[in-house]
Amino acid sequence: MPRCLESVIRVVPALTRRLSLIQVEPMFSQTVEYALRAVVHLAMKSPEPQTTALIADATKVPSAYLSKVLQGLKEKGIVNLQRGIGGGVSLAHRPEELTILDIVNAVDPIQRIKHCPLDLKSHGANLCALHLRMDRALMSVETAFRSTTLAELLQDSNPSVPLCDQLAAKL
Amino acid sequence: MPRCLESVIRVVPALTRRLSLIQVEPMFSQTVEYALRAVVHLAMKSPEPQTTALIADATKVPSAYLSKVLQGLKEKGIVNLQRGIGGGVSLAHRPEELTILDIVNAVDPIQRIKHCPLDLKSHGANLCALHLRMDRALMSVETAFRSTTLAELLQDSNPSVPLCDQLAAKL
DNA sequence: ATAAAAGGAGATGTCAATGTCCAATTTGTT
DNA sequence: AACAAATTGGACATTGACATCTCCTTTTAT
Repeated sequence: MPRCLESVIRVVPALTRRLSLIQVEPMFSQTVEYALRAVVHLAMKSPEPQTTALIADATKVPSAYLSKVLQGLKEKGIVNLQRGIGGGVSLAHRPEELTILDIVNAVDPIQRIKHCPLDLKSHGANLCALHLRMDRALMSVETAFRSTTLAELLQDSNPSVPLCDQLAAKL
Repeated sequence: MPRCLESVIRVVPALTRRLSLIQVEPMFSQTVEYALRAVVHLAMKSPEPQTTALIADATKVPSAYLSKVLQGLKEKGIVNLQRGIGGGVSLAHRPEELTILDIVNAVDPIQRIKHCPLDLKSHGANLCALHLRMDRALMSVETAFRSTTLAELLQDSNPSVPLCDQLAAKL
């Protein structure tokens, strides 16, 4: 390649890439979102097993990636995976026994702050004022998620929508 | 290459790379953590300006990266940056006027869930039961962070540690 | 004026999360 | 035993957050 072109080529990505200092990522990961959608869908269909393809279609999750997420849920004992004809995914517990927190912690555990992120000897088990507040926020999320079971999600007589529904009509 | 060796070679990277399905990332980004440390430190020293190097040293944040974070905080009007000899970083408001939420939203805004992530027409402004719970969790974090100002963090007569202290002795 | 002391801006590197694809394996049915 | 359905799991690609480095610009004390 001619030397004179190298700098040109190098500068191109800089023009296309928009570098923003503030971030726009959601607080919960995509993986958590996907896992919750899949499990809620399974709860709706419970106890009938569903194939990965069916769940992917119903919840609009990329099926190949959903497969990975489901493997993780299986390792944590949330779902059962059955190979072969007539197989598929099913809940390993009754919807009344699974909370949102169970699902979240299975794929992306909430990391409570147990000690100062700076590694200071000055406080052993004590959190400083800042990190104490941050940990309280984490605790409130934990509490909120622990307080709702899958069964309650389905019974919830919200505006009218069970999951992000309309799939009930589809299947 | 002999055919019999191909599978051997392909399997090697799988042994070295440990692929984990569950994630270990904290709920709050590093950038948020860094921004909060820096601002709390500034509040402790308020209203004296501090150089980026001093803050980096005191809060154990990589100085080059801290510089970026501080630029972001400046754009949001949280801090003032003063060039030249005797310059440095200072709070743009009094510690009583800044909440933890102000800092968090400046660098990594909390994204409340306003509509269904699946894009369903069946519910316009309505959140389904699942996403309503998730949004409530986000709301609880917002509330927790909005309830504490920087000044309150400093006054907090915790175990005894203002920030992750010990720096008071150092300067 | 000028030199020193700061921050500003952008390229670059690295790693993990996300997402896709394909071959291997398991299992029920015929 | 053979076949087909379905999961399993590894390889690979892409993206963005995190982090560093280097050169540039601004400010101000002297």
